[in-house]
Amino acid sequence: MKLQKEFFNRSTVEVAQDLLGKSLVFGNFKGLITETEAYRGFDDEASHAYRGPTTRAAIMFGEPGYSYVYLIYGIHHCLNIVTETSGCPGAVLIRGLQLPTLILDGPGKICQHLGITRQHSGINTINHPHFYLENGVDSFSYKATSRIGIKKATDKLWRFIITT
DNA sequence: CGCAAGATTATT
DNA sequence: ATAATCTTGCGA
Repeated sequence: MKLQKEFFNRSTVEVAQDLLGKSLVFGNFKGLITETEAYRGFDDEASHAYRGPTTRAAIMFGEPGYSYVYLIYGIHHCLNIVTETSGCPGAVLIRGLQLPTLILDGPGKICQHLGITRQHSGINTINHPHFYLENGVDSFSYKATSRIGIKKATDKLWRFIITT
């Protein structure tokens, strides 16, 4: 069951929590999402969208269910899924993925193994045949912590991890 | 047009 | 704890 637009068209923090245990399909790869982080605009200083719809963050202001891939430190790619309705910035960073054969911890590793680059940014995952999200496990436990690698808004517990 | 900083990872 | 490395954002 593929996740529809209504799933992403909600509060970013809620979507981040609900994405845990869901399945990410990208080409021949398919894995469970084990770790996410929520990034909103406006009130979140750590978000790319905080300063408004700049060139890089414009996708976060667009339609929910779209992919948002950016390059960080000139080395690593990070995969996000846009949330909230058009005009309201928000995205969920996919930090951890559980494949049948291995565990990918860290957004950079995920994009490296799946072959995700900025070419895959701005894709509508709701309509795309080989790049989308679907339901996974129904029940599991998880915890919330502060986000990693940022120096602003570290008081917000918007990082969610499956504890199994 | 030039400069400073960053949603990370691998290495010491 | 720190370097690597290049794109983005902001100032001149």
